[in-house]
Amino acid sequence: MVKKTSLGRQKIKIAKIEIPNHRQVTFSKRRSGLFKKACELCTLCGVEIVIIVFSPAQKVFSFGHPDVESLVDRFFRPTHPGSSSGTRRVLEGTQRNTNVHELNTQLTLVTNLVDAEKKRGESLDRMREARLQSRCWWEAAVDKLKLHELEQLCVSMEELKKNVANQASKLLMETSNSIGMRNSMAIVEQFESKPVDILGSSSSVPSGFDFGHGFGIF
Amino acid sequence: MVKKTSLGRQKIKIAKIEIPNHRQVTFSKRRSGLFKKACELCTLCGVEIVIIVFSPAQKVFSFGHPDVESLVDRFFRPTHPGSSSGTRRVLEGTQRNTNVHELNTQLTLVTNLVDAEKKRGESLDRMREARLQSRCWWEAAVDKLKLHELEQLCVSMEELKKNVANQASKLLMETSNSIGMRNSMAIVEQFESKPVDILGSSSSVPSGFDFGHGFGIF
DNA sequence: AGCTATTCATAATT
DNA sequence: TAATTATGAATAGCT
Repeated sequence: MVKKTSLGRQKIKIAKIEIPNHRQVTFSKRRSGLFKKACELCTLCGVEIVIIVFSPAQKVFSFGHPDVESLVDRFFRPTHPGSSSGTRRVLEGTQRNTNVHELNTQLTLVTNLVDAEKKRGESLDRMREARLQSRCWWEAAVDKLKLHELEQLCVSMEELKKNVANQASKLLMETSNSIGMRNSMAIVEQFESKPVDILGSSSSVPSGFDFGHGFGIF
Repeated sequence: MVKKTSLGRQKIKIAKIEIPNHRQVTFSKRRSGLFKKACELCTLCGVEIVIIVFSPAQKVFSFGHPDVESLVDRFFRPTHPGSSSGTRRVLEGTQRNTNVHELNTQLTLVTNLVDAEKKRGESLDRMREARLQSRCWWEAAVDKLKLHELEQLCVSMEELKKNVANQASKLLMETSNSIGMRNSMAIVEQFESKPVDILGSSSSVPSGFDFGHGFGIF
């Protein structure tokens, strides 16, 4: 007999979750889901995205590719992109986070390593399976296929290495020369905004959604 | 008999979609998906969200609840609307500890993954080796050569990984005595860019994602 | 934080 | 372009 350990995902109504703890968990999960989706959209389609989220307690979460400030800047000043002094200030400030910066870079590198190792493992798996199926005279053919796979793998690993090198040098440039930084990953520290009672704390009473821009095909 | 009318959704790599038409379709679908998710997050958790998307052709799509402008305004001027010093304050607030802690956690996790994958690969290698010994010498030679190259790569990657680990622990020690902070997500993913020259725009030269703010439990 | 059963999103195809 | 469908991903409820 199979005992169900959980009911699994259940359908929910899209309405405010009243239980604070539950709401917090959902917020956390969905926020990361949202950022992940944004990330993927950036990569898949080569677009630039900013997301800013204010929690009811006025904590701020943001995602930005390539960075929040320049995009917001462009949004409000489409004719003078990237020329505001505000942007520059922000970017300079970001340099203080070199440590976090570096950790991020390293994390990226290691993540890539994982992917590479996984690919290698998978390739080896395929090879093994192929071999198990192979007998006598067609072993040669199978091995050729394998060789091809190996070469593929080598190529992608070489690319990986280049990417790593690129990122490293890029990072080096960024951190040793704060101005002119543009396409960078940047962890910006959080600001603690006061619990300003905005509009009589109406912040948790959503009433409308502003799908401001959005038209056409690209 | 059941004839499958389609393969259904297939797994895709998160890398730039090179076929323009395909990319456009994906962009359209995923953008609306993203906005829908944002919408739900607003409603479920009572948070406020802004999303701004720039397509490569600089078309702008935005989502905002309750509206884009006030949120962006608050983002840059958390304490005194109308003052331009807000930006600086944003950066001076500090979250580094948790960022570092979180990053280190992730780094550890991912490093373990590397090890696991590596071990798996090695065991597969050994199995493979055993099989190869019972076969033609030249096949074995070719395979060994490739294997050797792969191992070279792995060695250099291993060194890289150690570097990362060292830096991380060093960093942890440096920052572990700072002011208390919270969590943050900050995985920066690699971006594969290609010179898509649309309107001579340079927007397709991104290299990083900025998970700028993000912290805390509400 | 992890897990699993489900619902939901969406890649491929028509 | 829009609709369909079957698979891949996200996540609600629990631990």
